[in-house]
Amino acid sequence: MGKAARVDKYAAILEGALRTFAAHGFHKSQVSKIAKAAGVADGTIYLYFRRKEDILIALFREKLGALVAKLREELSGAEDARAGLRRLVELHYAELEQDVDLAYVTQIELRQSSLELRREIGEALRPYVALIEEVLARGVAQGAFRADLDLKLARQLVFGAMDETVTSWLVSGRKYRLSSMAEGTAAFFARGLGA
Amino acid sequence: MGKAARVDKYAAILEGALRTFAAHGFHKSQVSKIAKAAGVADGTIYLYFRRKEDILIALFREKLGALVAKLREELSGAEDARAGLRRLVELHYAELEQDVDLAYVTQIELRQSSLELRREIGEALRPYVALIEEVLARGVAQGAFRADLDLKLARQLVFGAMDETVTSWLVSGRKYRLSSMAEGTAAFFARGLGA
Amino acid sequence: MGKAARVDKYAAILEGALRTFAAHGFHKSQVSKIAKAAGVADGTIYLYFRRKEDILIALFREKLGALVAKLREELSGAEDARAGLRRLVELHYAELEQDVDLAYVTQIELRQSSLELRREIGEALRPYVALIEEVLARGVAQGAFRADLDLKLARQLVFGAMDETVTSWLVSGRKYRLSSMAEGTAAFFARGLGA
Amino acid sequence: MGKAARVDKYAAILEGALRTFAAHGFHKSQVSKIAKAAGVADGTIYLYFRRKEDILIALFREKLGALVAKLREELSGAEDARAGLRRLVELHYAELEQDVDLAYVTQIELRQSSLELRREIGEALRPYVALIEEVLARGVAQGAFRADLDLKLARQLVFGAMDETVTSWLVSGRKYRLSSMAEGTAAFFARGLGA
DNA sequence: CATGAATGAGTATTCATTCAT
DNA sequence: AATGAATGAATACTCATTCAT
Repeated sequence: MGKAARVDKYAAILEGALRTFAAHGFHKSQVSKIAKAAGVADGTIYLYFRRKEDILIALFREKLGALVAKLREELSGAEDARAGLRRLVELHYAELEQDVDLAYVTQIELRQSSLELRREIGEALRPYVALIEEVLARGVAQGAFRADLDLKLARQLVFGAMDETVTSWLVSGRKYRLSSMAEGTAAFFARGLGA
Repeated sequence: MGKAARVDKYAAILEGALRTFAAHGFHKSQVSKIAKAAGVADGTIYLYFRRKEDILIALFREKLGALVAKLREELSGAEDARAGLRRLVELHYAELEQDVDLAYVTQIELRQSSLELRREIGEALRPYVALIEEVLARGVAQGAFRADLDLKLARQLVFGAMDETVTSWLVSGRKYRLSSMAEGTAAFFARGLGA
Repeated sequence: MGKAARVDKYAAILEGALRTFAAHGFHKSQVSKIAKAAGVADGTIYLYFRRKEDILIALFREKLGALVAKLREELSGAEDARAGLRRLVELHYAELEQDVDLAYVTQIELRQSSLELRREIGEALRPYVALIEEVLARGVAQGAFRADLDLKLARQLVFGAMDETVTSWLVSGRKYRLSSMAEGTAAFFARGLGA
Repeated sequence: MGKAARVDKYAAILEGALRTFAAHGFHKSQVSKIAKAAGVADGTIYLYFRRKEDILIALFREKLGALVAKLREELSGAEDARAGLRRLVELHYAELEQDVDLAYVTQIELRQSSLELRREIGEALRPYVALIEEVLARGVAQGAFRADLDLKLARQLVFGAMDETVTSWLVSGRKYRLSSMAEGTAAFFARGLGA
């Protein structure tokens, strides 16, 4: 099989898994169900992933990587850390709002995992958390954010606040626009961190 | 069996479950293991709880209720909403820091539940969230917090920020004092919400 | 459940397993098939046996124990070691001829097991091998068998010869009477070992 | 591919299989593991063998054929059946002692097979059993062995006795020299069969 | 009320074999 | 002839829940 075919099948499995996880949840997504959704045989999945859980991790890593890349690109030219943080909130909300399957997997399914798996998830999350910290650090350097900021604590507060907002939106049944929360969130952060 | 005995066994099961969940996690805490820890027969548990998951919920409801009661008492006389919010953060962190078993169950085990269960958890969490919202509303009325505050969003941001801070502390291996984060967190909130 | 019921279910499982193993072989005897034959639920089997393989071992141990007990009783009064050895051969053949299911399990299924299991089988076989050796030793003491006999080798030769005879009879499709081989076998042993 | 190459690959697979079986046992010797040991692709094996089990049989047939050929040569000139039988025992033990891999495959792995496979093994074993019977028949003709010998039974006793001795040696961890058992074994046979 | 023996549904993973290239 | 990616059948065991005692 050529390299293209390999990539195709890998992608097809991820895609099938995302749809299956979002529809039935991780625990009720039998491997054979995922395989059917991906259009491959059960055994084929194990040529690309070692365990069922690895699909979940790969999915998360893939999507988060794309988000981080997009954010880095958008924020690269940004002089203003305050504007950068606002943009980060906007994109975080926008991405999850426009890909509800991903949102479910990220906010609901991914949390239901074993402690062992959670460590790997934490690992995968690191680039995003690092990005947040960079923005905060730049803001401190620019004098936009308080000089005595505990960066580690601040990034936790920022990430936790956004995360809860997304989960609440999902659990509410998505009765309102998540992106409409961006302005209030960003304003809260700007004041909370501001010099 | 008299009422006292009923209460005793109910409490014994909750106590046994808390120890078992904290030691082995929810999924690895078989009903028979909980029963042994509580000193009752397996079947007895089903005289007090309909499903295994209900023990988890009852546990959460019980502990959270106590926290809310304590907070209400402490905050009842508080004129100053800003000081009240600070006290809320302090107590939230202090309670979980001094009861690590509870912290594990709350932050790790409780999340590993099905969507259905999560709705019940949300339900149980409501009194606490309502309390936060009350404090915020009082702050707005006092002119301490911004008048144009979106109370619903604000309570999510506040709860999410604290929640993530607690989880990070746990996952880090509790290498630092959680309560030492209270001041920074409260300051962040005060500025973020301040008029 | 009373003690009698416990014993009944244990025995029922062994009985069901013997029939199932003999009919389909160990590997094709799914646990659920055994359970059905025994008239119990699948899970019940695991209240009495730790692993499927343990049923096989228990079965072998049980039957062999009975054979050894019977032999010991018969041979207890026997003054003559030569006659004792003949009786041992007769009973060995007679028992397996009259319980073909047991013969299949013993000669065919039991051999298909993992190395680990084979060790346990060897362990279970020890009382029988010890019995053979006792008879041989008595014969030497009586002067009926050669004084320079290597007892360990001799018991292997005796057991191996009988074992192969039984297996050949089974593989042949039981076209002749196994017990009709006893005289020739015993005569071979008597001469081979004789002083 | 030329005939020589065909033979080479066939031999390479047998060789790889022997090493793999001896190292991991038949059941843990995946086809892909054998293929790697033989230096061919998985699929290639199925150009030379119909089923995995056929490799085991071919291996046995090959090795046993060589033993039979060697024995026939050695015994061709032997006038004396008694000496011939002794030589047969010596070679049986010597061959398996000097090729432990073969011994494991023959005595342990080969037994772990299905009834169907065991029939094919019996088939493959036939030339060896026939050779034993020839030696016994010659002995009867020479007057060295009893005239009323049941040849079929006798060959089973002889083969079974040797077989068990080899297996016991293996299971014991090869703590002694197998060939040192040859004399005792041959003496036992000579007396047991003797006129 | 309490017990604990009995129940039986539910599934990830391996690996011999095939077949398109 | 050779390859190796793809296939898909096959199954022991756990454990939440029930119910006869």
